[in-house]
Amino acid sequence: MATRPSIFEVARQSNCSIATVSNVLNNKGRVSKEKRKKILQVVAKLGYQVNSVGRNLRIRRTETFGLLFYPSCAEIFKNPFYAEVMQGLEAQLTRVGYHLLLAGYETSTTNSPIPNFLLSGKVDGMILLGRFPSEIIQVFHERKTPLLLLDANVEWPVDSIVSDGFSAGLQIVKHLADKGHRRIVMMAYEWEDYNIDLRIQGFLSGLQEQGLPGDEKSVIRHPGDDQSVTRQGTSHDAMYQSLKERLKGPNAPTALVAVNDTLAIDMVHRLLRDGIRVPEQLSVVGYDDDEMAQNLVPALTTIRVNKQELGRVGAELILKRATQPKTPVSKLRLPVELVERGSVADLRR
Amino acid sequence: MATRPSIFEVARQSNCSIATVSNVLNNKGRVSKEKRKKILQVVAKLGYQVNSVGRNLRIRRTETFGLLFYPSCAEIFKNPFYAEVMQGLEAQLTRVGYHLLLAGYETSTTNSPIPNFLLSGKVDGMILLGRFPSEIIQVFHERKTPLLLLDANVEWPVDSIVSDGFSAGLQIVKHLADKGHRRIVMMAYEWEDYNIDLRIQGFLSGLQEQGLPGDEKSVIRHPGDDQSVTRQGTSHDAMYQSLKERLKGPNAPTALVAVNDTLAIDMVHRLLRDGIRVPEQLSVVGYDDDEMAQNLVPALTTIRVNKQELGRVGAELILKRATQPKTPVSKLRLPVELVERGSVADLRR
DNA sequence: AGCAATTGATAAAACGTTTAAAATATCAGG
DNA sequence: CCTGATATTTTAAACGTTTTATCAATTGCT
Repeated sequence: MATRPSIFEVARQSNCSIATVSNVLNNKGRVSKEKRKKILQVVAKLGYQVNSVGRNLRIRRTETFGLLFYPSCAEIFKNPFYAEVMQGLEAQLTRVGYHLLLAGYETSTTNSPIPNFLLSGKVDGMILLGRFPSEIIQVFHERKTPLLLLDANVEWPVDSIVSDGFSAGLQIVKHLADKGHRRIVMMAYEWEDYNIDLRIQGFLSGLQEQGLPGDEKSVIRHPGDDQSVTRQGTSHDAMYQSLKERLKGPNAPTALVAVNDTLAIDMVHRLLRDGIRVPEQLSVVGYDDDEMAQNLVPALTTIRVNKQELGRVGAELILKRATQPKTPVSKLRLPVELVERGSVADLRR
Repeated sequence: MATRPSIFEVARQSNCSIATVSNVLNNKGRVSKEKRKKILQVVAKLGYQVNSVGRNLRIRRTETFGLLFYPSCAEIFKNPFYAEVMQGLEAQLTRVGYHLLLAGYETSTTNSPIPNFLLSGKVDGMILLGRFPSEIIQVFHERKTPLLLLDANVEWPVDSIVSDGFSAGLQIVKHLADKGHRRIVMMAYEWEDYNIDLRIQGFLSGLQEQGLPGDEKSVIRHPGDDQSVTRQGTSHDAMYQSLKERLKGPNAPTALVAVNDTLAIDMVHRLLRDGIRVPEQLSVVGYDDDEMAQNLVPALTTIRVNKQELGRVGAELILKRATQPKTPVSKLRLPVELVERGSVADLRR
């Protein structure tokens, strides 16, 4: 474990001062052709690499963001949606020399509600991934640290980016209406969540736009266990019961819009198991375009979210915020598109 | 964004030197009762938190490890197995004040085969997660940086921890033999992978131990697309064909041991689809105890790996390596247990 | 040639800590 | 009251950079 050469060693072997070496390395100041060449030679020979810690101390930035998961690493990691988001986020950040420091909220905050690495200045800002309670978001907001809500939003002026669930609602209803559907019902979790609300609003506006009947009864919601999305527990049961109830009536819906693919796929499985044919008896539309959506039989018509792009744009948002604090707050909605597969029936024929 | 108070400010308001403040904060040296009390008061009043960057520069450690994914973040994140491992790893590290810096191999290494944050001293060591090509592992090994192979192993003296696939093989075969099975076949990917080899060796030793016939024909392997585990592509097809071929013969196996749950579950689905009853006609055993294993019908008998523990112990390994470099290399196997569910038939009745 | 402007290089300070060594204060024993 | 021992505190260096201000050398212009 030979100790790495410092900038002093480079300067010594180049017969110049460390300031000149630094200038060459950072393309600043003015340095003569010969000196520059000599220095670069020595750098190459020694395999010199700048020491980030010294650098960070001086420039008062760490070029690192904290990535915080709620409630824990495992809960977030298990969701394949976030895997892609992470990929886009990480790729874009490393492209500009930034890094990600990782933590689950529950483990990183024993004394203070704020993770230790933020308090101790190891990061330049925080990226929040997951369904954080708004009290927690507030704590960060008050601290005035660069902050990004990724795939989430909140009423206060905090940078955020979500997929455009509103536009999705319009697109879905238009698609269904075009296929002759007139009685459409949506299904969503009862949780307080910006994305859910957005998608419901889009759905209801879509109904209005297409001149279809719609009221609070058009959305099936059930208070579930307020746990991770991966746990398809009692709330799915309850929602399915409501759906079946609805299907019995004389004005049974012909199409179901699920708030995400996990829910949609589970419902399709339950329907098929009960002998209700999809899409012939009930069409189903999802949201997210998870990998499983294609493998479902019938393949799921759903809303495609460019998850990597979500991460990529998120990265740019927080970079901007961290480097130019005066930038006005951005609340972005990433455009989405409907991808048509086999789970929607055409009623016009 | 008021600038945070430094140790100087604390010292000034406590009428003492920064050395004394530092001593109090780190419980070193000898400080009088009164001074200590006064200093702690000021610290509390100012909300002072040590600046990690300054500290890290001085102590020449960052108290951070790099967590490297291969090939990319998304590929690893998508695997729920790693989600739990990560959880255990992160929890244990934060418990002792350490952190994780994150990167996908493909994105973090554009010029050099070594990620930038390691070269620039942002981390004290590297944790490798995923099926890294051994050439890459070699590069790290030669660099003599603290290194941990998590859920992987290699011939060189590098700390590593895997689940005990060998013991698993013995347990599985014993379990099957106890239930009256005598013709057992295993199925695994063709990839070069330590875990796969270990599990196969355990399986073959198990056959021997139980006095059952076994040779190279007892293991169905197929060269698949050398891609992520989540992609159940052509290799599954080929392996299933081989299996069906084997089932036709007069000496058809009565039990199948799959190298992991993903493979096991996919095979069960294919078998059921073809009208072959599980476990009546063919018993199936998996490995990993993924979440899906319980939901399968029939529920999958498999090997339970304590994934969080895998991460936890891994954390301790690399901590030890980083703080006491002379420690002899550890190659650990985490004990596993067979969990009996419904996918193995009892042939004795 | 003399003066101003430009270019090239450097010294030194600063970033926020920890820690070894030095300095000072306190105390007990003769 | 002096001496040596011990307890407490401080000084100053070091960690590896970046950057400002300064200095020296070169060039352009009259």
